[in-house]
Amino acid sequence: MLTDSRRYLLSRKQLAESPLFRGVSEALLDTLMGSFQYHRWGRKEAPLKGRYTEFFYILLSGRLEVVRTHPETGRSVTLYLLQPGDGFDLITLLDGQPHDMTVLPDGDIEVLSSPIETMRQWLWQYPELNRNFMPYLAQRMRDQEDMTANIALYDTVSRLSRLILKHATLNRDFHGKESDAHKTHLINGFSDEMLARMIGSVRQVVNKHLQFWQRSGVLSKQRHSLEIKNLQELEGVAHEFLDKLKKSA
Amino acid sequence: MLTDSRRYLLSRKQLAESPLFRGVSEALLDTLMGSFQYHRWGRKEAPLKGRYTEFFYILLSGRLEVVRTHPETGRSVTLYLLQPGDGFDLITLLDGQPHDMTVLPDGDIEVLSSPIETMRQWLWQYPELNRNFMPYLAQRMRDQEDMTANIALYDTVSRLSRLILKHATLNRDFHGKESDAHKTHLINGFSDEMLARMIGSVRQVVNKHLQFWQRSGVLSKQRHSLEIKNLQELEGVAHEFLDKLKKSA
DNA sequence: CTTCTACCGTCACTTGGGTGACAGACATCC
DNA sequence: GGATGTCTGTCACCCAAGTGACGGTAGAAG
Repeated sequence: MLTDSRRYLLSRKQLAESPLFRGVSEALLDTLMGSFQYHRWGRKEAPLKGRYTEFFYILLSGRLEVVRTHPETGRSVTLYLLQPGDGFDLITLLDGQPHDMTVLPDGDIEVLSSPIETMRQWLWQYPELNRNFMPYLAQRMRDQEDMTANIALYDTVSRLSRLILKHATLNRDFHGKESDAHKTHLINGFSDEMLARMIGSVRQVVNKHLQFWQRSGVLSKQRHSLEIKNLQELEGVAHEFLDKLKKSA
Repeated sequence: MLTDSRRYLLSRKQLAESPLFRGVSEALLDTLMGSFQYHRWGRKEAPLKGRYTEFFYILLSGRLEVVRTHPETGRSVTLYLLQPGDGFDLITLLDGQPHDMTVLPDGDIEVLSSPIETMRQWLWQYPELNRNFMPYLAQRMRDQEDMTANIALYDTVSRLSRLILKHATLNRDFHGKESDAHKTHLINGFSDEMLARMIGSVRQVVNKHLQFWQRSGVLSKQRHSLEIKNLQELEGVAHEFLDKLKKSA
């Protein structure tokens, strides 16, 4: 009982911080909570438990990749990396059709679920929701476009350095610190494999680049974490390196 | 005068066929038309004339690529290929922010424009519009995801054959014919360069594959048009070819 | 404490496909 | 109807980056 009400309050608080529900009135928040259900999924059950044409999910804690996989080779790309507060599946929410993707939780996660039809009604009914939803959608589309353009036009080094830059910056913003060139930035919880999926490449290539940066003193890496010492130099150094290789060869 | 009213009626009819406005009431259609302005853009003026943060545009006739370009190398990828009835820029419509892209008209085009804020209001106010808009958005997102996954996971042959397949099929559906395996399918108006942009590759590579298909008798090509003789065999033949090459080498 | 599993570092090998270049064939525009 | 720009076919060159393989290491699980 106590536990349940604690969890309820926590969930409610987390919901209120989601980019999808930020700033909505207390009253509406209560209405929403009335139809959300709490779930906790282990590392390997998410793909089984989720029914993505029937429910809309909000990620409360943990991290979650939405990937697509090549049926023959088994290679995967990450379409979206969902953080707490993100919702899925947006596309099915919009058109009701099933969506070719695999949900790949990174560790244990907590979600709220609501019947997808209900969610759709809400978006309609409550302008406060719609106001958040539109820009949120736009951001997802931007990310996706960037992905396309990146893979099509840039090499793996650029893509990787940008990915790191992006997450380092996100992290900084998240902690509310000012931009400080000399501070080191931590990125936690990414395996080489995951980084590879996010830039549309493979583990070995990612590792090679990270190793080089490490040797150049731009970052240091341990299992599942990177410490970036010089954000600005990341991409620069990478290309310097390539140029040097060319000349020396 | 007469011309103007003819054009008005034509535009109105074209608008009514757009996936964004299909099935809306006559009354609403009149309201919309009241705020749309007609423009005709020449092959090279579109990027100059468009003010994509202030107006929302509906393509009436012609074709239009939305591309992103690498600033150094000058290579481009096509993010969206807009056909008559499509609207742009969706992303700016959703969040009001400028959008990194270039509009590249393929020949002369006709568009309707409306202040983007007005369009935004409409989507809100009229459920009939919203009902079309959501699935439309979803489709654009699906296309974009497919693009990402394709480039990241498949080789150029697969991507190209799928692109051709897709457009051949679209064409067929458009003309309302039943699926007929022995009928040839025409694809008009695509240069090798354009095909390359659409699969995130370059002209030379596209040409090489098309040549091979031509020699295999699967299709025949002339400047700006492809005639596909055997849809089903397209991808199959391509891979056969590659396998053969490997063995003979 | 030890077994198991997931990650990490590396390396040799291969190749798809991007680059640059050039000549010929079409269209289009004065 | 030449001239100009735009597409096409081709080819030689090269390298970024996938593949497969294997041994090491560090956490997790038992």
